[in-house]
Amino acid sequence: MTAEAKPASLQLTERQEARRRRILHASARLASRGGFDAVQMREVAENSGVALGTLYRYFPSKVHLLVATMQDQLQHMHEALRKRPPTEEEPTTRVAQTLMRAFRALQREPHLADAMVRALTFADRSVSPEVDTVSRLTTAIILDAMGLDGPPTPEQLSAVRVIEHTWHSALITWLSGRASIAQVKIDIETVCRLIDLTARDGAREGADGAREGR
Amino acid sequence: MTAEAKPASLQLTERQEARRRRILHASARLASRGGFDAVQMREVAENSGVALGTLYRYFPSKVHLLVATMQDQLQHMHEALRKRPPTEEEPTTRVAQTLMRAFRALQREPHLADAMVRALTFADRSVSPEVDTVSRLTTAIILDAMGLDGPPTPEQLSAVRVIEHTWHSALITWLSGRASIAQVKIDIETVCRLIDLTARDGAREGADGAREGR
DNA sequence: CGTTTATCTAGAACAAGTTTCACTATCGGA
DNA sequence: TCCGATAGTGAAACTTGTTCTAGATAAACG
Repeated sequence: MTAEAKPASLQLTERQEARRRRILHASARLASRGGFDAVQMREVAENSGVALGTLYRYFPSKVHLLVATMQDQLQHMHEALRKRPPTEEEPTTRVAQTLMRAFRALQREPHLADAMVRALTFADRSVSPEVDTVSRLTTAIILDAMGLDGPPTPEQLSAVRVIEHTWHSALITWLSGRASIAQVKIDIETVCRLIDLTARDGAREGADGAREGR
Repeated sequence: MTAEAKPASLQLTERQEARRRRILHASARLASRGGFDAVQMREVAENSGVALGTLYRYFPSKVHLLVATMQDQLQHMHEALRKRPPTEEEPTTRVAQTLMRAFRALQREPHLADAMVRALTFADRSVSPEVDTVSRLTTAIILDAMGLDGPPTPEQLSAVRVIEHTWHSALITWLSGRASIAQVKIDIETVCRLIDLTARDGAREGADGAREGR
């Protein structure tokens, strides 16, 4: 894992944009078939009609490629969610509902999910910017689901971060067969209760305010 | 990633036990030096005075090896924590304190932490049993820190699961340089408040409700 | 247009995880 | 103690991610 070459100049020509699409498409297709291991760089190159060297110019490593694939998929999901926002009343349930919806979408392509999530957590520092983009996308989805009026408070951001942690990790335990779907649901619902807490705390004052010592 | 050969018969002879130790030791040493990538199977074999084939008989893949290494380290940490249990009063703070202590221990060997955690989250189904063992160990540590009287309620177990999720995921974001130590601390403290929630929900007033005061 | 430069291609080469094979050493039981 | 089964050794082979090289193409620009 060395990887540094820049992802091609910032302004892509039309042909280049098309190549990029073909690559991402091939990547997702192979991933859907057999997960992380089935995404083989030579095959991605071949399936997208591009030389191996070119593939590496666009995505400097397999992990980069799969994280980019995840960005792509998340973007789609974000749009889909925007079109049909959650129906629930309570922010807590809205978030839980949204995440479970996303989860069911992943369930439909478990191998693809496997490839993307494994890449995401396996990514080292050289992929940080890309992983960060994914993280921001996820955060945006959750914040959307919360349906806040104003900007989120720091407490709410913390809660969202923790929800995200739980989301990723729960996904992994499910993908590796160590947790059932029901279990994931419970975990999601459990962590979402943190939102209630921040809501309550945000309006705290009177009640049991003074906690947390030394 | 194929890996299946069983980890040698259940009853190890003395020499075998020694081999196993040497291997784990070499693994940890190499990991401490350069993280996941620095643990090269050929080198582990050489450094522990064992043939490559033998190494693979003991640990059917690099990930198996590193997860086993993590088991080992966790065991040590569990013992260390038993000897000096957390000093705080509140279960919530006790857990947070314990996890931050563990976290600081990992900070001392960031490369080793990197190797172990990356292996853990990268592990596929073939490593599930081993990963599960690690998970149980972690759960035990957290439950210990909570210092419960009786057996944990289902809600409490859910909270612990979520704390564990957060712990792993926060660790990853720190290891890949996307979150600061302070950030991790906040996340841990945030998720630990779930414990308050279960306590409040689980405890019907009277009995052990002498918390709030102080 | 013609030239200069960045991109792309084909394919070889390299690195590290994993497997295989032909032997040898060790161990547990008759 | 001797023997068959099991475990260990050493080295080569295989797989797949990654890098490198030389030549063909396409783009940018005067």
